[in-house]
Order: sequence, then structure tokens, then C-alpha cells
Amino acid sequence: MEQYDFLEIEKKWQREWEENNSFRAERDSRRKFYCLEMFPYPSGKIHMGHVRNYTIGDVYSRYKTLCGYNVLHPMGFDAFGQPAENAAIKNNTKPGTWTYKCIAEMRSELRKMGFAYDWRREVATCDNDYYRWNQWIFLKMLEKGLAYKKASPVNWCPSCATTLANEEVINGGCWRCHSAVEQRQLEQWYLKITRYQERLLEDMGQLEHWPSKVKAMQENWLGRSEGVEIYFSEEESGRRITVFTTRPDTIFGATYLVMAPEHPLLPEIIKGRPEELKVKEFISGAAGRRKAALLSEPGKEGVFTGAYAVNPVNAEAVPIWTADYVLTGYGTGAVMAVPTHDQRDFLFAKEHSLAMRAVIRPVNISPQPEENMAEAHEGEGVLVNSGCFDGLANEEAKKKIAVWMEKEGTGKIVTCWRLRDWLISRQRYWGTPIPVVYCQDCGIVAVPYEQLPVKLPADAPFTGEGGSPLGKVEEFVNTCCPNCGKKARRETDTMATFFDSSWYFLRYCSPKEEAFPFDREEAAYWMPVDQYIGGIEHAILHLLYSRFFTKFFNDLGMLELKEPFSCLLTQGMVLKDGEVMSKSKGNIVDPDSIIRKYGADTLRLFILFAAPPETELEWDDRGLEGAHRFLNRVWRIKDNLVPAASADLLRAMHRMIKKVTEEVESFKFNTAIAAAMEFVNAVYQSGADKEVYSVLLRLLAPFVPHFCEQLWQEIGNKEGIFLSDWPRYEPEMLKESSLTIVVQVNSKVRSKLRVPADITEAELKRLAQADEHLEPWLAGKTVKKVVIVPGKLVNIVIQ
RNA sequence: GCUGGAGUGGUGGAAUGGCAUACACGUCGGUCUCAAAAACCGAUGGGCUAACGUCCGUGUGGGUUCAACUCCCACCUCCAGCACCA
Repeated sequence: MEQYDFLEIEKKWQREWEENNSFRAERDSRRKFYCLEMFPYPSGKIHMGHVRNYTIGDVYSRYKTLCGYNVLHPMGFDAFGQPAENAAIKNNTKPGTWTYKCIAEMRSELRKMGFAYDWRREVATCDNDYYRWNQWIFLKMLEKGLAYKKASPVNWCPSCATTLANEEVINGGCWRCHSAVEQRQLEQWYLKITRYQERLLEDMGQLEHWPSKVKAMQENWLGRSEGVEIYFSEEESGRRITVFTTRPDTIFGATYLVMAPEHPLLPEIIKGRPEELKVKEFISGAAGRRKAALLSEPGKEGVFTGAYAVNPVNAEAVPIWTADYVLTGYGTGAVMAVPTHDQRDFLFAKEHSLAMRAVIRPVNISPQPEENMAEAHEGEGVLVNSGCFDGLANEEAKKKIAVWMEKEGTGKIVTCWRLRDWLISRQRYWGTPIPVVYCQDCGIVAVPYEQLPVKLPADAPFTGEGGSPLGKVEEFVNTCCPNCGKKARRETDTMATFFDSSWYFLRYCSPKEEAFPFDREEAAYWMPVDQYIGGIEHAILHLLYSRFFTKFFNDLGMLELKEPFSCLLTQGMVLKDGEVMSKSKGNIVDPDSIIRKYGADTLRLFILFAAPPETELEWDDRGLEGAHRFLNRVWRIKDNLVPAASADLLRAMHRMIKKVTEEVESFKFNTAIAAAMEFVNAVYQSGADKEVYSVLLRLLAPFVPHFCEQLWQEIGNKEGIFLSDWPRYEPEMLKESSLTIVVQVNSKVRSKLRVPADITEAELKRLAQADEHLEPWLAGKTVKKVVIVPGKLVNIVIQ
């Protein structure tokens, strides 16, 4: 039995596409379509996750091409980052050398998959021509006050020996190596992403075609919450201690106040008190306890400071405590504690025998004395023990008390965000140098634009043991102040690589542009990305940063649009035996070995057919063989073409065109392929002619491009299949002359009728009731009602 | 705890109010063959039945409807993300 020669065919068409620049994209008068997949880190080899991600994008971009769109489908490499340094140490080479070698290997692996990229637009973020624009963007941000340097406690990964952004800390561990993250006091560069927090939240309304999950995660990350800052004062000194609460309705129930151990006022408050030593001990142990808490349940540790704070609404003095459960990074770093109506406060108060006072009486539950409460009542109710607010529903009281406090000057209505500014300094070598110098006289000085790029030296004595490697490269560090010309030192930290990937989709629009990061007109034509495809792991980091950058470019007047990605698809993971493929589990299937054995088209087809794009995909060798079998089946039709296909087959073909088109359009590739398989089964029954075959090939072309190009050529076409058109169905051909109608009695199928398609409802009703198959069911019963669904079924309801 | 998903044959999955299990995998049977493989054709949710059939069946319990995998209410289980966020 003839098997098609995939090795030969795939090589041939890959060469052909490359020589003809088949997938080059240029601005023209057609409707544009920008299809983008998240670019890879160039590790050298592609894995099944890449294969799946890029195959999904490839199908869609080839489909859009066939539909007549001017498609931009670029590829590049997210090439800066730590693995290059580790690999360089291990292999005794330079990160640059290693990275460019990996890029070359990766490019060749991607080519073997037959992806339709415009390779002329390739970018690698470690190229001078790319990262100089990182520096340009940074300087613009510096000008606008969006980039700033400050000393602050930062997340520190001891194993990677570098700082991390909040977004890079996952469950208290480093996103890359999972080591427990420590806090260190360091002076670092930040980007003021918080200036955009309202817009990042508001504009999510535009992201209709993003998965709700991703939007929910971003919303949660932004963490907007409305509340009140309340001004307590320390009893003796009158020093103001501001707390933040979302529950001003419980203010009369505040029985103590808690400050985070890191709160800057704390040392002043305890100064000279008998408790000072004990509290200081507690403060110095805080970092260690926080680290330990990451590994286990958070504890309820805390100590009394000896001081009291005056509640501004009732002049009551309440004890001031410091405890781990109050965080320094959120709100004001201090809270008023209301044990009766906040579960955390409740547990803490029980633990340390602190006073409680209920101020909200629950509706429909008999009120309990405080000492009998088993847990805090966090729900709704009516205010009690709250002065003139007694009797108000608590939701109403929330607003009234807030307004009242603001009027009295005892508080202020505020909106609090969880989002922090983005820490971008990294103590690493393989990244974009931050383009500033430090001058004895002038302080922090921006490197002038005309001096960009600040080139990363080709080599640095890095060991992976910490400290910025660039600091050891004398000829890099020592420079002159651009301002006064005196001796100055360069910044030796590099930028977080998420900076690089926050705007690469814009660079693709004009990758050779020399005056700006991107050409305004090209971007105006190609942007936004119409379809973006990538892993869910970037739901917050990359996608949030990219939205931030886009808004920044909008402010600079370089972009019209506010959001970079119109539609987003997050593809599911590839599993083997129910687990994610990984080196450590030893369950990796290497795409290259599959390509050699079955061909790229079979691999593509299997991965598309085995599951819908968004869900997890279980690797299955036998499923792979099934996909291969199907291709051979389609191949053999070529030698068995008939002069004219039957009318039934033609109708089936038009039904298939409709189905495949609708399914591809909505990313249901598995059912699109199923429809094609069903049709091929019909072809095996009655025989296809050349016309029918050519339709089938064009419908399959986005999925298995080499295969279809070859057959397309063999049946006599001179131009490539991707220069043809996506088939259209004739609505006339979908109509059947007769239909099968299901006949039910009391909703159970009892018979089927073959009737003319244009039958009237009355006639159908008559026919159904006369059906002899129904005799046993209808005999002696009264017909209550007859439901008719045109073209589908008749349901006879009997008593 | 909060957020977002998922739960359907032996397996991956299909069906968004109208014949549950399309398509594929696997299994079984047939054709071809000396034989095997490949290929092609057919069967394949469960119970009862010699058979025509018939009853049950989409995580659980209720509800709406002539009709529910699908809509509503309550719950269970699993996966993922966030989490002492005041």
C-alpha cells in the first residue's frame, strides 16, 4: 500500500516557501490580520508546548490568508535572561555565543514544523538593534517620571542572586527556581505602573475576547478596593496613626489597633517604654517568621507595644499591638481591629485575650454576648453600640459614616490598590543595561539618546554567585558624566527581561526602523494584534506589562490604540500520562523524533485533533498513528478520482465547507477535522471528482500545509495552494429534498418519518399521528397536545 | 477563604433546549492473502430478551419544560490561580 513520502514533501515545500518569501507581509489595501504567538526563550530545542502554541497560530494565520486577509505572522526570540548565564558557566562559553547558537537551532526546528512566518521580521531581544530601544523607552519613562529609583525592601531570590518583581514571586517562591524569596533593603529602579492602574482596570471592558479567567486574574492583581483612612492618634504624643478599612461601619467596635512589624512609626512609639526590648525583638524576627509562614500556615504572633491609640469617633483609647498578620505593603500598614466582625481579628483577640464589642446585630439570628461568639459576624446587620448610627443597616452606615468622618476631618474616603510599582533592576549580566550614569556632582544622569545603545560588553566575569557582573568590568563602569564631563560610573544592573517582551509585538511592525522603537504608520496599520496565542502562565506578568506599555506609547502619541491584543487564546498544556511533560519526570516526547518518523503534518494534525486548543492535551502515540492513517487515506483519493461526484456527495461537501469554516473561525479545530474525516468516509463510499478533491485540499491546507501543497500541485495547479481561495458553500446545496423527522410519544422516540422538505406543519402532524408504529402507544389514549419542531421532530403528548 | 474551569462509553472527546455518545483511538468480526501486515467493510454504553424490542443511562439531589448533558436552585468531587489585602 502506498504511503506518502512526507520527508521529501516537507523538505521540498519548506524550501519553496523560503525561496519565494511566501509569507512576507507588506502594507497594502487589503484588510489586515495580525496573528501572533508568544515568542519563545531560545533554549535550542522546541518542546511540545511550543509545537501546540505555534501550530494553533499557524492554522489560524493560514486560514486568514486563504480568506483574503493581509496576514502578519512574525516570530522572534525572547533572548535575554538567566538560563544563558547558567549555560555559559556550565559549558564554559559566553552567554551571547550560546544564545545565538540556540536561536539558530530553534529557528531550524520551527522551520521543520512548516510554520508560515515572515522571517524577514524576526527580532531577538539581545540584539543591539532591539535593546537600544528598551533603553530609549526607559529614558522616555524617566523623562515622564515613570521610572524612578528608590530604596525599599525588595524581593530577593538567594539562589538566582537577584531581585524579583512582585509578579515574579509565586507562592512566596521565585518563579524561576522556586527558592523561598527573602526581603532585602536595596536601592533599585522601579516603573510607576501604578500611575496606570485605573486605566488598566477600566480598559478591561474593551477586552471582550479575552478569557474571563485571565481578566479575573488581572483584576484580582490590580486589587482595587474602596474604603476609608481613619486617623487614630497615639494617646500620649498625639502622633497620628492612619489605618485603612473597608468597613467603616464597624468603627465603634474597634477594640485594639495593629501595626505591621515593619511600620516606620513603630520604633518611635515604643521608645523608652518597658515593652521596647520585647517589641524590638519581635520586629527583628518578623522577616524570619514571614519566610517560615510561606511553608506552613500563617501564625497569629503579636505583641503589645505598651502604647494606646485614641479612636477619633468615640475618644476611646485602645491598645496598640504589632502583629505578623498586618502587612506593610498594603493600605497604611496599620489596621483597626474589630474582632466581632472580622475573623482574623477575632482569632487574634481570642489568642491574646483582647476585648471585643459587637456593633452589628445580625438579621434573623438571635444576638449573642461577645464572650459566646464562636466566630466573627462578617455579614449584614443593623448597627448597635454605635452612637447616633444605631439602627442603620450596615451597608447604609458604611456610606454615612465615611462621609461623616470626612466632614469631621477624622478620616478620608480612599481607593486602595494591591498593585505595586514594577521593580525592574536585576543584578545580572545577560540583559539590557539600564542607561544611566552616576556623577559625583550631578547625581543620576540619563545617558543622552544619541549615545544609545549603552552596549552590553561581550564578556563579564560572572559566576552566578551574586553582585552585578557588570560592576567588575572596569571599561564599562568608568565613563564620563554626559552633563559635566567629569568622571562618572555607569549603572551596573540590567533590566528585567519582561521589559523586553512588553513591546516586541510593536517592533515586528517595523523591525528595521532606525529612528524610533517602531514606525508610527506601520503600527497604525498592523496594530492591534488581532489574535494573540500563548500560555496561561503569562496571564498577569507579560500581558499586564504589555498593556501598560501600550498605554504609555498612547500617551506619547506614538499609538492610537489603548489595548494591544484584541483577542486572546490561552492554549492548554501537553500532558503525558496525566502529567506535564518535563525533564525531571522523564516523560518528554521530542517533536523532532516525531517529525522524522511521521512528518510535521501528522504531528500538527494529531495535536489539533486530540483536544480543543484551550484544554489540556494528553499525548497518545496511537492517536498520532490515527492522524497519519487519515493523511494516507486522503492521499489515496488522488488515484481513485471519478469523472463526476454524486449529487449526495456534493451536498455533503457543502455541509462540510460550512462546518469546517465555522469551526475554524471559532478555534474548534478538533471538530473541524472531524467534519473533514466524516466527509472523507463519504468519499470512500461514493468517489470524489477533481473539483471535490480540490475543495477538500483547500480546507485541510491550514492544518497540514505541506501535504496539501503537494497534492494541489499533483492534481495540476500551477500556483501554490495558499494563493487560492478558501472554499465557500452554496446555501442552496445545503437544502435536502426530503428529511427524516423523529416522532416521539411523550418525549420518547417511537418512530421516524421520511418526509418531503417542504411539508406543511399540518400535513406533518397528520402523517405522524397516522404512523402505524405508534399504534401500540396511542391506542386508547387521548392526545393532549402535539409539539412540532419544523424540520426536526414531532412530539405527541398523550394523557 | 476568594476567583476561574471541569465532571458524558474501555480511552481522547462531540452535542448550548429537540434522536446522548459525532469523529478518532482501542477491541471484536468480515473481505483480501498460503499466512501475516497494510488496506477496505461492519459491530461496539449498560441491564433484560431467542428475537422484534424494551427499560436504565451525561457527578448528586431538587425544579422549570411537551422535551434538559444543555436553563434555574442546592450540594459533592477534581484541576488551576490568588490568598493574613484589613
